[in-house]
Amino acid sequence: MPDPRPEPEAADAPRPVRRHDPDRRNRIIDACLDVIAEVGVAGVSHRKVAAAADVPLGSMTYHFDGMDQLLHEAFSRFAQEFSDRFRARMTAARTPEQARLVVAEQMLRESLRDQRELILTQELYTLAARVPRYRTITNAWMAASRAALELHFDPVTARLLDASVEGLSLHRALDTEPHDPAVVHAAIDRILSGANPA
Amino acid sequence: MPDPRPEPEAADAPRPVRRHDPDRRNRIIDACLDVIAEVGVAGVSHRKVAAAADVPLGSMTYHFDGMDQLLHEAFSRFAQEFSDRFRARMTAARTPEQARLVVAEQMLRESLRDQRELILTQELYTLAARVPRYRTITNAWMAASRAALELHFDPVTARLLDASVEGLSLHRALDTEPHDPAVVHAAIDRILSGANPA
Amino acid sequence: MPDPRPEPEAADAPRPVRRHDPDRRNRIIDACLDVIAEVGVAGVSHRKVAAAADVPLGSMTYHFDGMDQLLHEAFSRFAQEFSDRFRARMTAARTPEQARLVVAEQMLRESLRDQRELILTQELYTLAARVPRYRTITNAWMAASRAALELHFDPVTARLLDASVEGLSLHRALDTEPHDPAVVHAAIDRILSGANPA
Amino acid sequence: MPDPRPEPEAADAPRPVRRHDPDRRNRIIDACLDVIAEVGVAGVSHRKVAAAADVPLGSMTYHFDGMDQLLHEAFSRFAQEFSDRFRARMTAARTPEQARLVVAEQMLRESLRDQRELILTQELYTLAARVPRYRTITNAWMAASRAALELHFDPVTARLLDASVEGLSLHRALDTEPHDPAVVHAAIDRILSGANPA
DNA sequence: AATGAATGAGACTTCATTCAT
DNA sequence: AATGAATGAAGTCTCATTCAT
Repeated sequence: MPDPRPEPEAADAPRPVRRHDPDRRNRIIDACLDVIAEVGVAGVSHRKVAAAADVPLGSMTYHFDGMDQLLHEAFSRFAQEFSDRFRARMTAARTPEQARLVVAEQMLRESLRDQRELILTQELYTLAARVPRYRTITNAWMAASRAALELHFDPVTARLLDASVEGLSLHRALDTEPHDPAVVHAAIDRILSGANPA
Repeated sequence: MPDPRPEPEAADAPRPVRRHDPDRRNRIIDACLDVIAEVGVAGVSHRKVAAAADVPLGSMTYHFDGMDQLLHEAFSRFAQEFSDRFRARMTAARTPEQARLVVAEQMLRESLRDQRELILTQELYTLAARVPRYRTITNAWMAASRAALELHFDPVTARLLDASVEGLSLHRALDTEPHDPAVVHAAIDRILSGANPA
Repeated sequence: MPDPRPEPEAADAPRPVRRHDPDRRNRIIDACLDVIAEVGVAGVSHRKVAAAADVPLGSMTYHFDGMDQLLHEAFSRFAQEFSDRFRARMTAARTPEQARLVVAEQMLRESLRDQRELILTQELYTLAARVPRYRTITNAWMAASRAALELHFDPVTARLLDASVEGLSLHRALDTEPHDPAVVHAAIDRILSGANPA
Repeated sequence: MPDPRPEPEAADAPRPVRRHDPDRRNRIIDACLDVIAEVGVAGVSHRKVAAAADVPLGSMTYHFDGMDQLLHEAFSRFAQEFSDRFRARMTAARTPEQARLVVAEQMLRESLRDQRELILTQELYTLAARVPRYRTITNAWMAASRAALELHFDPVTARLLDASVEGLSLHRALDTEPHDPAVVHAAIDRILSGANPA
């Protein structure tokens, strides 16, 4: 029920700072990913994202129709950027041996940045497993990954490598004990052992 | 607008007082998993779980110190039951060929029950990726899976199969297009091609 | 999206006063009518009613599923109480002359209490004109009024008197100039001139 | 969840800049009445009126000092137009019998247009019952109605007919059961029975 | 031992209004 | 003259938790 339209009273507001900030929408999306990485999709709220992006709370529903739209855009951006970077690395690989190294690095995911991305990836997957709407994102992402791998490998091998990257890096992350990097190389060896020349 | 709250003059409900109900705690845990499968960890609340378990709201904080304890117990139970079932199936396999079939079925995850379990698995992984406390669950689960696989395969092969089950079944679930089951068999073939006899 | 379940921190809350107040629901309804009389249905809010009833804001949605339910109950009570009082007065009238006087008083509505009731009546009518759900209230109210009038007058006369009470008292209230009470008596005279003996 | 906000890369809408639009103010007033008829004064907002009038939100506070001014102008126009039409019909009536018919039609208010007008009338009355400022509108309206009736009837009769039109048409509208049109004619008969020749 | 009642915090959203253009 | 962008206030509602019973 709306405002009862109070009589205009003497306004002595403390000079509201009104910034012109054309990049604000982008900042909100980035802040949303930061907040998800920290507290998970389960912990995201308009308030937290607004604070992280340093924008007023009212900006949130001004720029986005709701948390769901924001989440969808944020994960779309995340998947797109991840895909682009992976494709760049695969494109930069000039020999089969270099391509192999890139794949192994994906499986190992050692850096802090990798940890953040692993969390965000899992959050996206969880959403996609439950909500079909998010599967357009995961579908595009997987297709892009395979396309990048097909620069160097045949389609079936690409698919197997992609799935193994997923499984191995995930299992490393979910374990409390360290994993031997040799396992990663064994995985690649065996998958490539049956490959057709690309 | 709905009308769930009874009019004051109609407050003579039959009061099914169920004072001694030793299975109540278990029912809450099971209901919690149902609610997670439906609305995700992000959507769980004491109220929803209490309603799903047909238990008074006050029971929730009486039996559990908080949502976090409940989630941990629920996912522990889920992982344990899943592990037990997988071990039973691997134990029942009498030949390498039968073991292979069990692994392929895990990768395919076709049934509705599998869908539910896939969602719950993802929710747990997502929690574990962010919160170390949940990694004791995933660690134990993965160890149990590998132990079951080691009934038929050498340790490295077991680890690779386990990771491939993860990656392939997940990628199938997150795609909007159907996957060719032949890929699953190619994966197993290649991983086993380098295996030592168990 | 729910609470991310913060760790329990040291609570130094200032002793929340938790009153046992079994009549609270009724007080809210009465306060709601007061607020409507003051700022109209257009100006009602949970906050204002809670403040008027001196209850916490959270009580509002605890006791009522929403503003709409509260409005409906409030107007139901208002109509019921008004009806009861009118019937009592008509019952107390022992002669046709006394009944006539009661009707004239209804048309004149001079007191401050009458002003309040006139406002509430209009607010209810406005809601009922737009929302069918509220017409069960107005329907019952009009039926009760006519039944009370039929203690002394034939049905058609009762209906005409009822409508004239409505029209005359409303026009008096909406005018900026005073109305001559003689008009009220002329109205009754003419309507009764065609009446059958009750 | 809907998706009304355009993606950032799709922001090349055709921009129908309508800089000079002298009828815009009128359109806003008409749209305001439409919105009131639909959601009530309680539900009116600048946004809804702007959308209904197809004008930019910023136009609202540019053309009107606030919602209160807009409401006042809208109801003034509504009352004026209603009055004019009633006067025209009474003027067109050439015989007492024709005047009688016009009055009966007012009491019956059968058309959909009548329903809309009944709602708007009630909304105005409700405002006027609470806020003196709106009583200038109702006062002028009632005076005009009576003047039109006095083309055919003496002043007291005019006043009684006017009030009965109000009461009977309102009671018809607020009832859930149909009313017998004979009651309307009985009302007119009895009121006219005591009339002086005009 | 168990629970219904109650509450304050915080969730999302809509709103009137302002300001730079 | 006119308006798109932006924001703080306030709206409704859900929630975990506490307390008296």
